[in-house]
Order: sequence, then C-alpha cells, then structure tokens
Amino acid sequence: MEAFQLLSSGGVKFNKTKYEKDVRLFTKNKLTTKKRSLSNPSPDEIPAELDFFKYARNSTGKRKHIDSSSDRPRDKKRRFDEDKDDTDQETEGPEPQGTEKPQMKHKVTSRGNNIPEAIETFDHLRNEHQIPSQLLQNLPKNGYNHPTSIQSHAIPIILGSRDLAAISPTGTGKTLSYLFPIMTALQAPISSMKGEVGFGVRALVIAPTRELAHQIHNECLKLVQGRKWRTILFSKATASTLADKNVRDKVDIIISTPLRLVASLRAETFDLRNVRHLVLDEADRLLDAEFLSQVQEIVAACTHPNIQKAVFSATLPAGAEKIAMEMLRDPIRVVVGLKDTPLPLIQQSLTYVADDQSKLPSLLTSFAKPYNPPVLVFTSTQPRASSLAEELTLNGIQNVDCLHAGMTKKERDDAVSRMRQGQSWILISTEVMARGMDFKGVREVINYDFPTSVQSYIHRIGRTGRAGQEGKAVTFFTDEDAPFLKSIANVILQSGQTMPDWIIKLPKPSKMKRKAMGKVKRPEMVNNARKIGRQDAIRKRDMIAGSKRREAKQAAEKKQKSPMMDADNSS
DNA sequence: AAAAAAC
Repeated sequence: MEAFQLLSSGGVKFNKTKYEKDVRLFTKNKLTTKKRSLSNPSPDEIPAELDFFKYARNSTGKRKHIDSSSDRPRDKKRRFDEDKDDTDQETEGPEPQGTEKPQMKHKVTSRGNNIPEAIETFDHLRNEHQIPSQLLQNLPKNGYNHPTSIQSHAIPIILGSRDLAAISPTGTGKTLSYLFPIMTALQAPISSMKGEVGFGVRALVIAPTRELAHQIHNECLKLVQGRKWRTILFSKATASTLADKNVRDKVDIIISTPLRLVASLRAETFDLRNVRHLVLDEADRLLDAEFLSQVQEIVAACTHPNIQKAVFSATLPAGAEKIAMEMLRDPIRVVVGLKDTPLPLIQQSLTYVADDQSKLPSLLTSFAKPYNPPVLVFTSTQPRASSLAEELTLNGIQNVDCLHAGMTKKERDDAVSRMRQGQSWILISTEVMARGMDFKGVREVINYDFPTSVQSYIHRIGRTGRAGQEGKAVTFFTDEDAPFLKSIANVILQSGQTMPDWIIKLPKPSKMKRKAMGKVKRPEMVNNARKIGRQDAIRKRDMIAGSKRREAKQAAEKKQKSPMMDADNSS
C-alpha cells in the first residue's frame, strides 16, 4: 500500500488552476443551458408527468409550471399565514434565479399547511427575520450570491420553525438550505446568551459518512467566520473533550455520524436535551434498516419540546418517506425537480462489458485515451476498490487513488484532501463516496460495478454535474446485471435522455428472477488484492446482532402510528 | 435486493 501510495503521489503534478475557475459554487452565471438533452427529439416518448423539459420549455403542461421570475414581480412582503385553513396546499414556485442568462429552471412542488413564501434573494429575508449581519456577509464571501431552488424554498420554512422534508437533486446546495436558517434561528453563539437558551448544543446535523459530516462541518465553518460560534465535528477526540460539562454547554452546532453520537449517549457523556434543530442529511440512507435504530435513538434523545426536525435528500423512496413523515410534525414537503431523477445535465450512458473480466480492459482503454480528470470510479466492495486501484497503477495510469471505509481514518482523510487539491486524477471508491460528497471538479463518474439500487445510481452519478456544471456518467453492465438494467434505463429516460430501443423494450424482470440474480456472487478480483476489512466483519456481525435485538424490542413497544402523507412518484 | 457504512 505504501508503495502504491508512493507511486500514485509521484509523477506529473495535476494542474489545479485548471479547475479553479469552475470550482466555486454558485458564483457562476454561466449555467450552461445548451444541454444536448434539450435537442433530444424524444419528449413524445416520455410520459407526460415525467417530461421535465416540458416545464423547462415553459410550455403549458399540467397545473404545475415554471415561469420566469423576472417576468412576474411578486409581493415580497406577503404574509406567511394568509391561508388559515387546514387543507393541503399545492404551491408551485419558479426558480428565483439571476437574470443575466437563461438558467436551469426547476419545478418545485410544496405540500403542507401554510407554506411560507419562497425567497428570491438572501437579502429579502431581512424583511421578516433578524439575520445576524456577520452571517449575511459570509454568504457572498463564500460564493453564495443567489439562492438555488431548494434554498429559496427551504430557508423560509426552517426559519418559520416548521418541520421539513426536502427532496432536491444532487449538487443543488442542500447543505446551505439548512445551515443558514438554523444559524439564523440560533441568533448568536450560546456562550454569549447567558443561559437564556438553556445549556447544551442547540442544533444537530446527522450524516451517514464521516467524510460527509466533515464536509458539512467545513461549510459550517465558512458561515460562522467572524463570530465565536462553536461548531463541532463529532469524533472520538471531540467526544472526549465534550465529556467536560463546561465545554459541552458552550457548543452551538454538532455534526455527527449516527453511531458516534449513539455511543456517547449510551455512555452518558453527552445529552441532546437542548437540541432545537435536528437535520438528517441523506435522510433515506439514515432511515434504512442499518441506521434506523440508531437514528431513532438519537431522535428520542432530543427531548426539547420545541424541536424542529428536517430531513434532506436527493432521493426518498416511499418507505423512507413514510418513516420520515411519521417522525415530523405538521411537515412541509418540498420537491425540487422530479423525485428520484438525476440532473438532466449529467450525460449518462450504459456500456456493455460482457463479464467481470472484461471490465478492466474496458477501463484501461478509456484511460488510455485523453480523459478529463478527476474521474470517480465506483466499485461494489472494498477489496475490489483496492485491487482496481492497484491494477490501474500497475498498468501505468497516473495518480490513482482509493477510498473506502476499510481504510484508516487518516488514509481516508488523505485521500479526500488529495482529491480536493486535484492531486488525484482517478479516485476508486465504494458507496462511502456515493452520497453528498462535493468534489467540484469531477467531470466523470464511472460505475465500474453496477449500482445495487436506483437510489445508489442517482447519488453516485450526482458526484458530477454539480452546481450547474455538466458531467458525464458511464455505467458498465455485464450479462449478470441485465435484470437491473431496465430500472436504470428508466431513470436515464426520466432525466430526459434517450436510450437505445432494445433497452427500453427489455421486459420487466420477474421477482423470482431478480431474487435469483441477487444470489449470484460477483467474483472477487483477488489477484494480489489486500484484504481489508476482514477484522471488521466480526465486529460488524456482532453489531448487527445487537441492533436486531434492539429493533425487535422497539417493534414490540411500537406506538400507534400518526397519520402519514401519501408517497407519490416512487417506483 | 444487497453491500457498505456507522463505533
């Protein structure tokens, strides 16, 4: 591994400046709207409700439509609560974007009671809210000049102390949509509040991976510049620091992965009694079977009566949405674009590689040609990621890096920072990197191994095409992957692109067959692969047994369900 | 439907 790292860190230096210009989020006004997909001649083949571009073209479609915000002056001081009745409202808002150039328009659908008006600029918030001036100044300083769709809708909702389920595509600025209003709601660091707001952390953000938690924390730090906020990235080290009550009581915001926090809760070295804002980022991941009981434990520990909860994700399958909605109180649900649909500006393609052995040659061929670094490559397992990285390096490919959860924290941190600095040209990774990670230069995602769900697919390819940039996503498929091909093809179709006829005409696989396919083991590429994560397997097994027990217990004492919102548009 | 992720 050391040798490999030496190899991969040597060689030609990557030209960072090449990317700097398009690295900034939201600064650009050059949102490219000349997407090939607009010239895509196939809208007639797309079911009406899936035709994203109909809205984008501003033709009359269904009730929901996109209009240009500049055409329609809006009443900026409209009250939040004009409409007092209790029925669900459907509101549709335009994307309040800049006016210089035609921009990507997203359809936004909000549902819930008394939905606050979307904002058009960050400044407009001052009409209704006390925004700490330092916070407002930090926005443009960090490239946030104009709110994205999700930001303009979510910010007033969170500021209105409402629970929120927000679904917005990858790379559309979800992090700021909760960090900014939460900091506004907190008003000032707790250390300056002299006990008026109780003691202990007031805002908590949960994310499924360390890397994502880290990234969110970095965003946080950008926003708090200039004031003495204490924002903490929960880790072993910080957790022990926080065992001191004097330190603990002066913390404002905590970002954590679930299990880390649960460990501290169980050890009673930490409590969440003062938490008034709870965010689940990548909510569907956090609510899936493996995380659910931990998340429930965290939610249960947040005992403050006025707690506000928000869930964010780019995908929210019906099952996860149901759980989320049961957790929320009188929630507002905001969907930007179409649920479970990737961004149209990612150019997606499927590449047939007969079998597993044929993947490596195919990949080598594509890297033998000039390509646009950095490229993110996804594999299905940790050993496959390690050995593929090794294999590429052995084949003379420069600056290949590897990142999976079997590596040490330091190795992982290093891999991320090399990627951020542009030193990695190719990063081979597992699902750890699939969600939320914002590597701004990523031009291309390659699914070396077929994703195991449409959600996984959407999140993986969403590592490119961020903040209005174009991106490319290639997915290898073998004969074994065939049964799942159609579901991915549907996703591609839904995002406005064409598919070869034969894929569209693929029969829907029977449940039996899918089950059978699932049992087929992917051959391990274990030529000289390093076995990582074996020792973890034992611990993991014990852990799963433990959480199973807890689940059973919880199921037994499960209370009656609250009325839930219906889930739509999920497959 | 399944591997990876969380300490």
